Formats: sequence, structure tokens, C-alpha cells
Amino acid sequence: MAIVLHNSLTRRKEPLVTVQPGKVGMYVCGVTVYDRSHLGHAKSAINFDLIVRWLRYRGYEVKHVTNFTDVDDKIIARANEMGIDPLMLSSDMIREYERDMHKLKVKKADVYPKASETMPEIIAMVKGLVDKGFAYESHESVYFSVKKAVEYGKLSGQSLDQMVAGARIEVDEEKHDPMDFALWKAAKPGEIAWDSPWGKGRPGWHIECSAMCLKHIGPTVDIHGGGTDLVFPHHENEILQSEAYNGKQFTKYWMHNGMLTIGEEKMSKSLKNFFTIQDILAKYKPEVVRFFVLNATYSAPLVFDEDSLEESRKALEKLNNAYDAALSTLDKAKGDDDASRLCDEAWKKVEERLDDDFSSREAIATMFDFARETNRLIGDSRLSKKGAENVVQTFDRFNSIFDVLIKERQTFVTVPESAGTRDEVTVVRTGLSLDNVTKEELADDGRVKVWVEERSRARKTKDFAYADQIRKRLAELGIEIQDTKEGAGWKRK
RNA sequence: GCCGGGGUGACAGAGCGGCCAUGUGGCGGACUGCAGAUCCGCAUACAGGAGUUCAAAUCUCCUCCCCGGCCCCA
Repeated sequence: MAIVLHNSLTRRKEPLVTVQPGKVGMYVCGVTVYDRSHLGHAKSAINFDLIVRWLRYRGYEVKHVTNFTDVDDKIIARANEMGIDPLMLSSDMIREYERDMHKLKVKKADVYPKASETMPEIIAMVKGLVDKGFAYESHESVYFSVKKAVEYGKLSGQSLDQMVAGARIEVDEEKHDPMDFALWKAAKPGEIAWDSPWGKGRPGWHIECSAMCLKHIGPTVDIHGGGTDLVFPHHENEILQSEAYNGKQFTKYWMHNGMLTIGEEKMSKSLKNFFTIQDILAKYKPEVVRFFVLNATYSAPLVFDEDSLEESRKALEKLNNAYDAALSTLDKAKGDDDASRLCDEAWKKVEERLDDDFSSREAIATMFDFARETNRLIGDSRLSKKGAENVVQTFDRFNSIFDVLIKERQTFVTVPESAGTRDEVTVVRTGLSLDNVTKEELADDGRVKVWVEERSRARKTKDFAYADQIRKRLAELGIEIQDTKEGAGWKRK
């Protein structure tokens, strides 16, 4: 019953015990908005979307906060190139992000704080850190002094000595220690800047998250999420700042999602090997993208390629077919199995698996078993009306968490075979011409029905060549015909 | 160099002491005029070596490979 989750901080699975019983304060690092979001960002958002949904399903009152970094070097650089205001660029990109997320059916966070709108809190925190002796001012910038930190590297396992030994650290005469990091950066001439006790400037990267967590959740957040690429230094530094400032544990459970990779390489904006969410959605349905992401372990890297997406498409189709089958059985079920045991057991298993570190992939595997059982019941006409309802309800429940099935999709419409005489067939045929059928004409369901009937008549008279021609032609025009026990059926693809 | 994660059948990818993962693909069968959908069945597994155990893909040790992080990043 209790939820168990993998904590990156302790590197083991732990039962979820929140600061306040029944409530979860959750902060997930959002994006730096200087460009359109890519599929990697979608993965992160979808992974945490499932986690939030599951926590809520389990009765937790979740406050989900995701930030937008709308002030940073890259945004400023890009905006300068374009000759526009940095905040203009970032607000445009935020709008794009929101649109993408909406399409991907990612539930909105409760708060989307922006760095630019959190300045008073950021400055207060920086000032507090200086006052407490954890930070120092240097040339109108403020740096966090890593030497003052009690527990450096508790999340990433990095130690200061090794870091320095590993070199590749730029020398900066403004810093007392090469590993010190900026809390506040003095503005360069012409840059966007805010007033502060140290002069005009803007926040360092890490401080905004610390300030936002404190402002919107409190000194201790229950779950803090983000990509594995943020573990060091971003999350490590957040811990240093927040714990120095608040004197309390900053995050109870750290959760890190694995990177989306292209081949062996991480998909990233800087490597320029990315597909934007919009690129992908032009070719694949949002449900397929969600399925692709959720049919993997959130914490592991996920390799992206078109073949995998295609495989996801097919697999999801299979699941949706079973759902469709159950839906269309609702009003014609005549068996006596109410499937209650099947449904109860399947759903119980889904719950167990999601309770265990949100194992969405395992839950999906359960649903495939469930789909197979469902298909068998329907195939043997054993499902009762109540049974069909139960099955549909189970799929609905699953879908309320995963959002990958499409309910109102076009299901197969069966056209009863009317035994036409040879004469009738001839008459009808004279009015129909395969060569002239158009897509527009077939937009009319009645017209499609005429063709399906026509094909059925042809089959009846063993004119299979003609029947196959009809099926082929209609398929080209987006109408799929399948023969079932109840007669020929069709749907739009 | 340091920190972390891995090596499972054709492929993707779970499991992490004994029990069918699951999906895609392949093969055979049922149903079909054919196709599709669906069902049934089959095959190819746990990197290598040593050890612990009644029992190991799962625990221990060693070896060999791979990936991510250490500037920005979800």
C-alpha cells in the first residue's frame, strides 16, 4: 500500500514518508527557455506527470512546482542575436512549452515560478547567505564558499579534493576557491539586470531553485526531481545553499529521470542532435509519445529512434484494440462472465507496480496480459454486459493515470450483410465507380457504407478480385475494412 | 582521473535467490476466399571466470566491455 521510491540521495528504495502526512511538496526542475523544447524535455515532464498523477490517485495532496529559468546567459545571448528583449524571448518559449505540454497531455503544475519574478526572494536568500558567512561578495558578484559547506557532495558523491585534482576548472580571480559558484552575477554593460545590495546584476543559476522551493513549498521539499544531468553541480549546489540558509534538510527524496539519447549520445540542445516536440508530434500522436516514454523505466536512459516509436505505436494499437473491443461489446455482450476477478487482479497488480517506484513499464506489461484475457473472453463470447463494463472501467482507470488510450477513436462499424440478388448488385454497380471515388465523397459515412455493402455483395458472389479492389482503393483513401464474424467492418485510419 | 549506472533471447526491455515478464519481429496452428484483427503454440537468454547455497540471471570476489555525469543541460 505504501509507496516506495528510489531516492538518489541514499541510492536505495525507501518508503514515502512526507513532511506533512498526506501532503507532498514536489519541485521539478524545469527548462531554460531559450529555444523550443525537445523530446528529452518531454520525457522528463511525462515521467513526473505520471508520478504526480499516481501520488494523487493514492490520495496525496500534491503541490507540484516547476520553474522556468527565464534569465540566463544563453537566453541573453540568443536574444541579443535576435535583437529582442530577453524576457520577450523567454516568454515566447514558455508559451511554446506550455503548448507542447498541453498536447502531450501533461497535467499542469500548480505553480510555474519564473526567475525574473522571484527576485526579492532570491536576493533575500543571497543576502542571508552572506550574513551567515556562507557567501562573500567579490567585484559586485556574490559567491558561495564551498569550504564553508559541511557536507559537500552528499548527493553526487563528488569530493572537493578530487574535483580540484580533476582540473578542467577555470581559474577565476574573483573566486576564493575554484569550486565556489555564483549566487549573484554582476551585470555586464547593457545586460538585463536587477537592483541588489551589490549593485546591478542577476541571479546565478542554482539559487533560483532554492529560493523557489522555499517560497512555494518550504524549507524542506518532499520530492525534488530533475534529469540525471542536473545531479552535479546543480542539485548539489542547491543543497548547499538551501541547507546553509534554512539549517534544515532541503530535500527528502531526490528523483532523477534518465536521459533520452540518440544512439549513445544524450539528446541535448547544445549537441544539436535533438528533435523538438513539435517535430515528433507532426509524425506521431501524443499518446504514442507518452506510451514510448512510460513503457520504459523513468530512471534509466531511453534510446530514441523512429523504429522504437514505431514499435510503440504498434504495441499501443494492440492495447487500444482490446479497449475498443470491450467498448463495442458493451451493448451486445451475451456471456455470463462478469470479469470481476480478472479486473480486480489486474488492477491490484497495476497498483502494486506503480507503488513500487512508479514502475510504469511493469504496469503496462500487466495491461497487456489483461488485454489478452479480455480478447479471449470477447472472442469466446463469454463476457457479460457487466463484464464489459468492468473491463472498460479497468481500462479507464489505467488511462486516467497513463493517458495513452483513445476512447473516442473511430471503432469498427460493422455493416450487416444484406443478401442482394444478382440484379440488385448489377444495379448498384452501375452507380458506383472505383476510379472516381474521392476522399471527399468518403467523408460521408453513408457513402462508405454503400461501398462496404458493395464489397460484401461481391464477396458473396465470389467476385474476390473486385472485393479486394474495393478494400485496396478505400484503404488508399483512409478507410480500413476488416471482415469479422459479424460482417464487414470499417473505420477511418 | 573521480562519481554514478549497466552488460538478459533476433531486437527493445523487466525481473534481482526457486514460479510465464511484456512488446516488436520470426516460425507453426486456429479463424479467414485473401488480408487484417484476435487466440493458441514454438524457438533463440541471462558478458566471462571462480565461489556461497538444497537452489543464482538474481548474493560474493575477480576479469573484460559499454554508457552517463564532472562547462551549459530535463
